Amino acid sequence: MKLESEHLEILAMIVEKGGLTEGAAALGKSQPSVSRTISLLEKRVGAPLFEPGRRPLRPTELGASLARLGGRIHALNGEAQLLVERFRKGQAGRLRLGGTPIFMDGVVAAMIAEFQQHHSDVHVEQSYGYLDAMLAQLRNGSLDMAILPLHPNQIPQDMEFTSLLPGRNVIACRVGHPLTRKSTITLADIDPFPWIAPPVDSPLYRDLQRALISIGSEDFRVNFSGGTFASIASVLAGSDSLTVLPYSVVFQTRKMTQIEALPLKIEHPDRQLGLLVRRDQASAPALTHFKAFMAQQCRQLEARIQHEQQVTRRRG
Amino acid sequence: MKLESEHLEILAMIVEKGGLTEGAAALGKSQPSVSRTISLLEKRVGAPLFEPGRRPLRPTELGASLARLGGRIHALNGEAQLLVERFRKGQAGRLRLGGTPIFMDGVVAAMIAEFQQHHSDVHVEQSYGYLDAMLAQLRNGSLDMAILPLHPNQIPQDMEFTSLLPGRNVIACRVGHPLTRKSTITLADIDPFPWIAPPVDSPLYRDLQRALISIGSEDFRVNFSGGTFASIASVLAGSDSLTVLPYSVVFQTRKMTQIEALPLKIEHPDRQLGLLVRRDQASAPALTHFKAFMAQQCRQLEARIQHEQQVTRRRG
DNA sequence: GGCGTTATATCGCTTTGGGTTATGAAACTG
DNA sequence: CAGTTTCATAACCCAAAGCGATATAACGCC
Repeated sequence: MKLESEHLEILAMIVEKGGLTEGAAALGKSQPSVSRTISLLEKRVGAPLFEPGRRPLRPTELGASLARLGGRIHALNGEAQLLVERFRKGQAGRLRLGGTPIFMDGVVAAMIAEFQQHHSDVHVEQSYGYLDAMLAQLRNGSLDMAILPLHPNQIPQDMEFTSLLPGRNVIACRVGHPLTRKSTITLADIDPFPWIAPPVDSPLYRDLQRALISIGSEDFRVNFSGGTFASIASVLAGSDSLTVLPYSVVFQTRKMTQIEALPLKIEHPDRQLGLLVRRDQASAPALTHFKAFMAQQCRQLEARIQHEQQVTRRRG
Repeated sequence: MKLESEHLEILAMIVEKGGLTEGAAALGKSQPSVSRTISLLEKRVGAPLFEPGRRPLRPTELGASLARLGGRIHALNGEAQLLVERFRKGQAGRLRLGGTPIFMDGVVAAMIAEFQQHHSDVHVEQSYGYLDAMLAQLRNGSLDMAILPLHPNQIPQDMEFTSLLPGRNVIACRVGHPLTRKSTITLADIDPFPWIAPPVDSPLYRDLQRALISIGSEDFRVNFSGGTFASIASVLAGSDSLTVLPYSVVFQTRKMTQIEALPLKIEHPDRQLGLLVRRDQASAPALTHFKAFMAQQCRQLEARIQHEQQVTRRRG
């Protein structure tokens, strides 16, 4: 005969509170209800759980043992409820994020840290990739959200895209780079400097190609490639190399890295950096919160960028 | 909204088995039943527990977490059932035994050891006492069974008495005691030897008095008293002292202690050594088993005693 | 891409368990 | 010994869970 965990929990509460009436009150039930539950449980167990005919209700040895187990069950149940609560509030869960490497490292990671200040039990699993791979992962459920630059008409039907920042790229160099002292930069100025190339399969790499073509350079010398953002930033800061980076990355990390953007207009891709989520699970609470949080963070970032530019313009 | 532990257990089983159908089979329920249980649970949780539209049913992150908790609940429930099973078979529980010191130490303890070979999870709590104290403890529920010598008309209404052995006492001495070489023993023979007295409030002490009066000795010299059986046996074995002991004790411990009984008939009290149990909890399984076990052990002991006496008689 | 297989969801119906209030019985308290 | 408290029982009702039958959706296979 199967015992019900519910009954054991009720037993535990009664033993803990020391009486049917108090136990029932603690459980939010009426006294007859728990009384009957106990007698049913006793019938199933086949032995009395409380000493018969005693006023301060005292559990039998078996009753006490079962109550201990019931208490542990109750605790686990409570844990489950807590988990659900936290999950509903988006404070717990797992967030599997994938994104283009540079933007993840340069902008998103810092925001994740900030997010986890308020959602400490959200476990973030970060991975890197580009559009096709991440679409596949989003569809087969091994990824919850992709963070990447996307053109509006690239958004698939089954996905929801939240744009965060304009995908504006700039040519970046170390602070104090010779070119930064020039007020106008020509192709001839740029030509002597070697380039740091992002991974060849990345959008940034194509952006680099297009940018250089747009300013007239067909050929460019690459002296470093394949590194992640940390390596790129180090090489950039320690040499006179140039590279193409999203302006947001340059701006966000300008305190930590010794990198600035050249005041050179390059063709910027018509894309938005944003969040891609499968439409049918857009409602997962932690995801929703993270989306809202990222949107807000990026609005702030954008505002700071705007502000900075105005200041710079006024000064310059 | 309260989650039911039952539901979490079902969820756990489904996740473990990898599907509704198999889970239902493992739970001994129909598939529609568990399907509906899950959908109800999802409604209460407010979030999907399984990825929608996937053939090898795959739990959500939340679903998996809740399933883990459900599994632990299920394990505890199983423990509870096992406990009940063992309790019903009398293999688990607590047995609070009280008894007269000499008989508990000399006879019962060895039998408890034997009993626990087959009922390893029965926890025996032994205490010592005499009739009045033990009656009170039996009545207030702090003792499950008393083991003591009792006259048939001393049995209270609310108690059940199972007699084990006749309460025959003998005068005991060390093996090889001078008196054992005599074929007939007179009062004068006994007189020189000192006595070991049991506790003054014990039945045995009164038995000793009566025994000595019955053979004509009004006065006796006590050189040791107040000890438990182990001390008495040591002193007895290491001196020419005499004492009164239940024959069963002398017989049962004759291999371990160097004690034998004098072939001297003394007035034996009209009592039976037996088990006293409160009538209304005579059905506790471990108690029932212990009662039956003790009865059987004592029958065997009695038979061995009978056999020995016949052999002795034939030889003598 | 259509089709069969298999697994899941839904429906209607019945039974059980648990919820309630009202009330009776038992045991502690003064 | 009466009053108070606490537990057990009765009568009733509804929610949940059981079942079989059946619709629907995914997957794999040709």
